[in-house]
Amino acid sequence: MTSLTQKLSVIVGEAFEAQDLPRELGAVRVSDRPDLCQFQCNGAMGAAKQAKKNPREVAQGIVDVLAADDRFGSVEIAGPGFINLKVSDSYLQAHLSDVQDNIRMGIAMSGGGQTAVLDYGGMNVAKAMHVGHLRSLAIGDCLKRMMRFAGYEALGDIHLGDWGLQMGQIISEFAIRYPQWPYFDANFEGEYSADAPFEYSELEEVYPLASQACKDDEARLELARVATAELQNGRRGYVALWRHFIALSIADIRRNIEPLGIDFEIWKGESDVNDLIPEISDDLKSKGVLEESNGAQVIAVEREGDNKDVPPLMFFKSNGAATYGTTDLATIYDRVKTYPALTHLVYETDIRQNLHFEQVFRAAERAGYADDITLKHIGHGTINGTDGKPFKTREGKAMTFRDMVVACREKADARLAEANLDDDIDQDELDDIAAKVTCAALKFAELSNQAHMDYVFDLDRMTSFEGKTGPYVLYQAVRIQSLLKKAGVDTDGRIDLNITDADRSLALLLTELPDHFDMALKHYSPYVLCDYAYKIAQEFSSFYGNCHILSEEDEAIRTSRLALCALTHRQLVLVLELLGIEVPARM
RNA sequence: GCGCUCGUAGCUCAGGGGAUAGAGCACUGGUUUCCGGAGCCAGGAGUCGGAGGUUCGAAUCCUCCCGAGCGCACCA
Repeated sequence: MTSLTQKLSVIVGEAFEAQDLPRELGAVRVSDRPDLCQFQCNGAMGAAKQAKKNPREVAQGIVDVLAADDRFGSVEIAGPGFINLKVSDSYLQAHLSDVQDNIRMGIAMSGGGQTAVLDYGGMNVAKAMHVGHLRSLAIGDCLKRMMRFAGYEALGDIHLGDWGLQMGQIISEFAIRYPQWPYFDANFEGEYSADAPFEYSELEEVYPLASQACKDDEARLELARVATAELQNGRRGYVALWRHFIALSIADIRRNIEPLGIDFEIWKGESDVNDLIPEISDDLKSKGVLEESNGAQVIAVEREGDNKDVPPLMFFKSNGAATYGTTDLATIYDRVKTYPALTHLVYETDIRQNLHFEQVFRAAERAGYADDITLKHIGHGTINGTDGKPFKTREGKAMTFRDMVVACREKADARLAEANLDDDIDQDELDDIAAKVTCAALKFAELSNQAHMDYVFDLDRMTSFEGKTGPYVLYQAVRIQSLLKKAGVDTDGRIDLNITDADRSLALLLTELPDHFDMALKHYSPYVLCDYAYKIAQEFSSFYGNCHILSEEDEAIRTSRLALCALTHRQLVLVLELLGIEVPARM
């Protein structure tokens, strides 16, 4: 099945065709003027332009065809040539009955048989997660959920930042702190401990110190460079120590993301492609793609018609070392080999990496590594504070991810304490509710903004139960649950609907789901789903506030309204699920 | 210098060729013998950064300008 606007577009398109006009002009969309009509088609004006005719006359020809169709309640011409449409209640009811019956509620399986790898999160070993990671995690996770629902085999890859100079910086810092450790004894031949001799907290603390020290002191930087090279050459002690870094970092990342319902299928890192680099290098050379430039080995990626300078991709630096361009290109090579059905490779990172990914994608194309694969970079902007500048703690430092979650949880706890929840909610359930409200507040605030834009992070606003927030949408979903429970009727199956004036706009809104889903997927835009979820919540709340359902005396209308509530709930839960937000049983 | 993004109500943001530019917050007023009032209903509030242009029609497309942010090979 398809969405209602798609069905209407076919009907109106056929009417255009009957007038020897292109059927695409029959595209129908939800009306901009709900006071006048439910749906509109603007094709008559375009057709008139092409045919040099009077647009109202063209529209009249279409209207004459459609007027007799009992799927429409009214068909009118307005203004310069708008075709204004209302569907008949019987047609609307029949459509929604199909939606009730359909487990996917009309959403198409557009990704069947295709594999997508999504690269998001951007976390690094030994580096504390900060607020910016919320963006990439929430968006990437949502895109994965959408693609999965569309039928893709969608895999999230953390692509951990576990390689490069930072690793040498940390190793050398530990070497200074604990020279007695066997990791630094080149002659040590025993087994290294399976457990790290330090805590994650120390690791996290060491990184910024080491990084700063290397900036301040050339000799210190040289130590880090040497350590990096030795690690990458497989020095036993360094590798063992480095493995501790990774294990502790992954444990910390899991602690941070699990409460938010975020996970990865692939836990590889930059280091995992290290062994592939020689063969890729040979391959690039044999293809004549790799060239020497100022002592470095690069891949030229500028193109004819470029309106800007696109620098070459740095493959080997002049000292022979790999860069993140090297590992990103090698990772494409690896993923394409690993997943034969791969069709989409999606990256969600800070938007400032846009040029880098353009270089990598062009290099992949030149090397022939990603033929017939869609390479897509979704960049996100900065999270700002209420002052409009990049979000910082009161002390002026970057806020850590866990502090942000804790702060949000505290707000959520406070809000819940103000509310009059049921008396029989015990502490475990309260914790569960608070966790879900926190997650909803954070993710909805994040995802309701367009990714490429900067946005203002305002805890008070996003945790509010009023306005366009996660908690408001959850609250409406919970009210429906409560209502359905009280009604105690089975509303899951196909139930004949009786649309009335009081519930028609909610019914119409529920026909829009596939359109919004398709739009969100096509443009990799979770905010479209947030908008729709909010509209459903609002429209339901209005309906709920304006007519009493359980006391409705007309049995057919009561049943119909309960079924509509059930369908509203199904849609809301589905959309929230796609956003990565869970609804508590009550709140 | 070249390029990218943004500029819409007091604030945060939708709308990206079509009708009277929409939401939320804030503000004002109304609303509860009844399904959860964390609700609902109503109201005021906008030279769509500016100037030209294309078009029957521009917040939307084009050009230029102004303002803000960001990026331009050996950090990732």
